[in-house]
Amino acid sequence: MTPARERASATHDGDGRLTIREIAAFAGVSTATVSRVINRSGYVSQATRTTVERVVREHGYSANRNARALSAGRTGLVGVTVPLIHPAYFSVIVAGVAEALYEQDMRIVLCSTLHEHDREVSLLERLMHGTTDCALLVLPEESSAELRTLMEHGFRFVVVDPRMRIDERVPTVSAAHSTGANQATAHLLELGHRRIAAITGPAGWMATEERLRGHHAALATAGVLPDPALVVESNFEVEGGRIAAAALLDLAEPPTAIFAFNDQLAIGAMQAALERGLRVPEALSIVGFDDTAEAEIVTPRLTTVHQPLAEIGRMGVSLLTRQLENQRLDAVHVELETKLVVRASTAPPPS
Amino acid sequence: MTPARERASATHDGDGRLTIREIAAFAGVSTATVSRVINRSGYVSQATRTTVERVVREHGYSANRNARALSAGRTGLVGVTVPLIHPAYFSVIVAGVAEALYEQDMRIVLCSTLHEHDREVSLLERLMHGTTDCALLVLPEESSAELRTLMEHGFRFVVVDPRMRIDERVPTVSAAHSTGANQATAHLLELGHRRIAAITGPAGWMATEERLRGHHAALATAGVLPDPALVVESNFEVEGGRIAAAALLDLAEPPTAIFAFNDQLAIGAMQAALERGLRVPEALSIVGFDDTAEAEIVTPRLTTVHQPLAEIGRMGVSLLTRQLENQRLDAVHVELETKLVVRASTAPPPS
DNA sequence: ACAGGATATGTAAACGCTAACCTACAAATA
DNA sequence: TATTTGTAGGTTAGCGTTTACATATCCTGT
Repeated sequence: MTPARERASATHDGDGRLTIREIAAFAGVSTATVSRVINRSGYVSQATRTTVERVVREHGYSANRNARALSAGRTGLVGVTVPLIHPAYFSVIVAGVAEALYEQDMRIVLCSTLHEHDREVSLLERLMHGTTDCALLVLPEESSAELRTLMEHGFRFVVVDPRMRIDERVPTVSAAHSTGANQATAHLLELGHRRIAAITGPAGWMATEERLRGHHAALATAGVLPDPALVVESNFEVEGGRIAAAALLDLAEPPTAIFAFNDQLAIGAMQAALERGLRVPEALSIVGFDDTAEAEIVTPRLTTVHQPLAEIGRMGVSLLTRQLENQRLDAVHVELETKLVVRASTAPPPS
Repeated sequence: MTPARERASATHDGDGRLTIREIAAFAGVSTATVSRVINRSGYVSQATRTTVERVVREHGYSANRNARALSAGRTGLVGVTVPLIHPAYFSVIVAGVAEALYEQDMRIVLCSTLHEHDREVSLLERLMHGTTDCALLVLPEESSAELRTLMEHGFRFVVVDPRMRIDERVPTVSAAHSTGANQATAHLLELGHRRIAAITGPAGWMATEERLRGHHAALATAGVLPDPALVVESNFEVEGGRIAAAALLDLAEPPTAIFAFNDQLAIGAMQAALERGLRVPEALSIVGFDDTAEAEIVTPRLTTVHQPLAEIGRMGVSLLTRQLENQRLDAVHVELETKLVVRASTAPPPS
């Protein structure tokens, strides 16, 4: 695929890569001019530019990223940390990020933290130490104080889906948790449900608190008194959802609907219902959150709140590049719209 | 334009990063010695090593990767290309790769090719041009000839799950497609099925051909004549599976079991059965392949052939590092074992 | 006719590190 | 004793770019 690259001239190359000097020689200009052409900086006459561009194209030259990084202090690499890679939630965000970065001709250096705080911190240290220009932290483990320290060191980064409430000055992207939750609960209320349980994520997480807020707001609007027994904390995993739902269904006065704070939990809840011979949605309505691919393939198909995950990733990149351009970007906090997707797991309560 | 680079005095800084020279000064040795210590190369006395290591630790120093890359010609970065990031199949492999690379203190530069051949080629060109030391290609788009060209240019890479049969000299990792398929079909035969359909992937793909081979071998062993009408080609996607299964079920003499060549197809087949009011597994048995997370959450839970995807990723890294160490590694072709996981989507045929 | 800005290009000094090459010495060997 | 060998550690030349600075030319307005 590489264009024919036989070297007629004296310059031999061990590895087969042309340098800017060779390109300059071929084009009959200095290396500075070549650099100016490929970086579109400074003054270059149209004629020279054309010549150089032709030579570059003919030889399939592209600058050595490391040399550029060393010299100019930018690498074209963006560090991305995620707790885990394979859950659909994260992989879709990463896909969005990768897509957006590709368009900017940047590359993504991916690291999974496995939810380990120390690992994330050391990772970030290293990433920022020359490997990458900036970073995108998905659901970061760091405390607000740690992030502030990083900022003060001049590290540029954006947080996607902050776990906790963090320093105002850190740009963030997240979904409209509260509104989304409100939509979900409102949907159940509209169907006529009054005993609506919630299976939440870990306490203290923004996603949990905000969704809870939306949930309660919807109940309040409908004049339904919230029952503390109907709110169970869990861990955003299938098994957690199963256990939480089991507990809820064994209540003396069980709920007729469950709002699970993500799809995994919702799927767990469906399993719990199945185990008890309760049909969904006839005997129990279930709503999830996220709208990952799983929501489409379970039976019945899951009603859930759609988060534009890929778009969230792309938006993160957008904030990042804006931050790199305008040295001082006022901290931006973007909240992306969610949308209720009604499928087959919700129905009016049994009469 | 330039990063803050006002290094007035030898001490603290704007940009925060210490150089090897400063560390050398602190430790009272030359930069070469520091380099020898951190790279564990050449002779260094125990005393000196200890001192340097202490200084390094105290200042949290780590070498600028770009400078190292430029000077030593290695980057510690590995390019990884996948067709898409978010399908569970790929993201699990990537997770395995990331994990293994992390242990080697290398980083992963992730690129999705979106199944576009040109994109993959140009990507690879660039990656190999200094950004990364080597690459791991998952289900690559390239032809055998293109890969050979890359090899001849001295690029080091490993192919994970080759799409087509490729040059012998390229190291590859894949699952034991044929054996796995054999297990799946044998399982159905044991249950008593005789009309067993197969929904395959695209013709020409190794995964398709090999699985087909295993499938036919199992049929032959059981003395069942293969019926060409029962083999339908598809595309490894849910919708493709639905359509293919629909066609099969509308046959005059429909199958009593379907072996879908991946879980997505199997899920599509389950949907087709559901649409026709056929109960799985009572009226129709379905077996998948891959054992991605989806297999666990559909109803009924899917019997499928487990591929050790994360392990496949890790093995890819292992081959890669071995290749980097021994300059000339004989082409290795690793085939990882698959395992039939029997769940709830298979049963004896209706009598 | 000329100062001075706009344009165009070259020269060479970093960037931070590695590794080839050197020096120096002590222990082992002839 | 003379010579080799193994250790220890310093010096310094790149690695391939970018970019500050220097230089040269061409306009334009006075």
